[in-house]
Amino acid sequence: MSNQSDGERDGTGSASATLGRLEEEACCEGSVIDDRRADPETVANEEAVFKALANEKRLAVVHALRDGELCACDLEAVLDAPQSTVATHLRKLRDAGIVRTRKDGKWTHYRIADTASLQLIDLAAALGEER
Amino acid sequence: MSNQSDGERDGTGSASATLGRLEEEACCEGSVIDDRRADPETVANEEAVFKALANEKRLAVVHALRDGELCACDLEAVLDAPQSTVATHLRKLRDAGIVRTRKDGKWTHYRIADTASLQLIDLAAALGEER
DNA sequence: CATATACATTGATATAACTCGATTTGACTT
DNA sequence: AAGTCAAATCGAGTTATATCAATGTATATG
Repeated sequence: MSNQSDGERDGTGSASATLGRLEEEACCEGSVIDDRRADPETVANEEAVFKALANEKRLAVVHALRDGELCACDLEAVLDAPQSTVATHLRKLRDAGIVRTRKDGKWTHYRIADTASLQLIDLAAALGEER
Repeated sequence: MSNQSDGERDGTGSASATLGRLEEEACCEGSVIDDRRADPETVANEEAVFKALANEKRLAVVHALRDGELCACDLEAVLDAPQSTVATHLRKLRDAGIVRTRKDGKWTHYRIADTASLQLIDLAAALGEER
């Protein structure tokens, strides 16, 4: 999985190969670096998702919605936090695309937007407990 | 919040059905709430994992390690950030169990601890781009 | 239309996370 | 033992997040 162009590093070839073994084995040399950089946009997307889930209350919301939609006031009760606090968290989850809303008269019902979010959480739980 | 638990709280279904339609359809009633609460320890584990990944630089590290281990100085080059900054991020990833280290003389090589982390990131990327 | 309910938004404060120079530790080398 | 290099840790300044009372908005209902 790792490489293909190793064995010698340099690229524009020079005396470095000769020198490589004598003095010392430097670990960070060559330009492995450039090939290891991730696409910034991809990273930004990932970051947005992880940030949205990197919070106790918001995780509690997602867990609560596993078994079906709930209205904001239900979620208020689940989190046991003031209304404005809960509303703020819900908006973040919505902005991140984790949940969607359905308006029904004066109520707003929240549901999981994509089951991939649930897989994500399950994976995180598995990773989190082994340690 | 706070108001209507005094009406009745049901649970084993009783008169609620009768009452339900007359006055109004309250959306948040009954004790759905208690059944929707997640295990705090599980949530804490998940939170720790998500927090560790909710950062551009640390995500860049994980991406860089996809194709195999790298030493700290390589990662410094990948992130293009001062040594102490990089070291701080690496420690967080280590504390979260996302990466592991291998000491080799004066160098420290970092690698992904569990491929589940990579799945996690791929899922987040997929979730992140659809929006 | 006055009032109540259900949420959303604002703004001010508290808390946490990030950044990075400076210093320290540990592993070599001479 | 003194010097060097790779990393880790410390400490302080900066930035980002969280919290929540107060206020605003939309939708009922009397």
